Amino acid sequence: MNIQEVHHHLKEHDIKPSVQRVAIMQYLSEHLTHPTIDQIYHDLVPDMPTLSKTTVYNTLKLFYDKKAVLALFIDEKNVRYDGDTSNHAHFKCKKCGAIYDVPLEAADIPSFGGGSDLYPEETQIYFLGTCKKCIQNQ
Amino acid sequence: MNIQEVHHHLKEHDIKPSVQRVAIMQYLSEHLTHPTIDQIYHDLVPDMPTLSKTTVYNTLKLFYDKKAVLALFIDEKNVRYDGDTSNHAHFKCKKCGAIYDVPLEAADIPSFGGGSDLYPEETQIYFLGTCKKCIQNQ
DNA sequence: TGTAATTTTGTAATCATTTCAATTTTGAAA
DNA sequence: TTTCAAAATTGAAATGATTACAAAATTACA
Repeated sequence: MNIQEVHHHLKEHDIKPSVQRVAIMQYLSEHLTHPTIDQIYHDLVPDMPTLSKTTVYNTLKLFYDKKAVLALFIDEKNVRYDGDTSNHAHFKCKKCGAIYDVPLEAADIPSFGGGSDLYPEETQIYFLGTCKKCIQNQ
Repeated sequence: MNIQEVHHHLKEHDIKPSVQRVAIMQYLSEHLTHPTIDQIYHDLVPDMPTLSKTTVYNTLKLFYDKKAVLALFIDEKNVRYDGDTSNHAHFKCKKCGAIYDVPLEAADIPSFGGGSDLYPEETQIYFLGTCKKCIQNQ
């Protein structure tokens, strides 16, 4: 996304486009690698020397609350963020930790069977296993 | 599960039934509340004063590796453990943090669409939203 | 019984995340 | 343009879950 597109995307989600927020959202739109907070911070700080890691935390929490990004809990150590909010699942290799996108047909998304006392907003689908590289390296 | 059943269950998963392992697995079979490490430790330590929290960590890692329990990453703060390894999904209330079981028909489990380079062993399905109590309390 | 392998334990270290108060920036009103 | 309050950012310190590690205890078996 270019800067105008990022501004528009943020405004659509009720987020005021500060310099930091625009930079972080643009980064996410260009790095669909499910980065951690730390990766985002370390990649952005050379061009934004005053950036604080707390701001990265604050900003991604805001984006997630406003549903402008996905937060993935697939890894027990770090939360991963995904700028692609379309319907898809994720695969984590338990050996090397790599996270892959997994396409999902709309029909594959399970319907919520939890009864009327729970109001879901969000569905997360994770597959865990081993990737080809790690199987070959054994 | 009684002690014999726990022994049998552990052996089925290639786990040697030490006193600590039996106690932890029995606890999990009786508390299907998705407890954290801390909850398990604090509930068991009064009757096992020498129990170490490290042992609880080691043991649950072993159980998970041997697929004798489920590990849930639905909460970004703590890993939750589930002694019920049958097919079901989970719901987390974003307001109060409560975690509920969600029944799933086998037909509802999405088929893996990730291609032949990834070998899934495990599928996790999370719904996130708000529970009735929290909606009423607003 | 002796001995090696396995398991458990407790302490210390690590590291992601949160808290919080101070500073800076923004935006609207005068 | 200046003023001022609200919002956002910052950095340091605290928190808290998890891991590393080496010593002690237990187990299994020759």
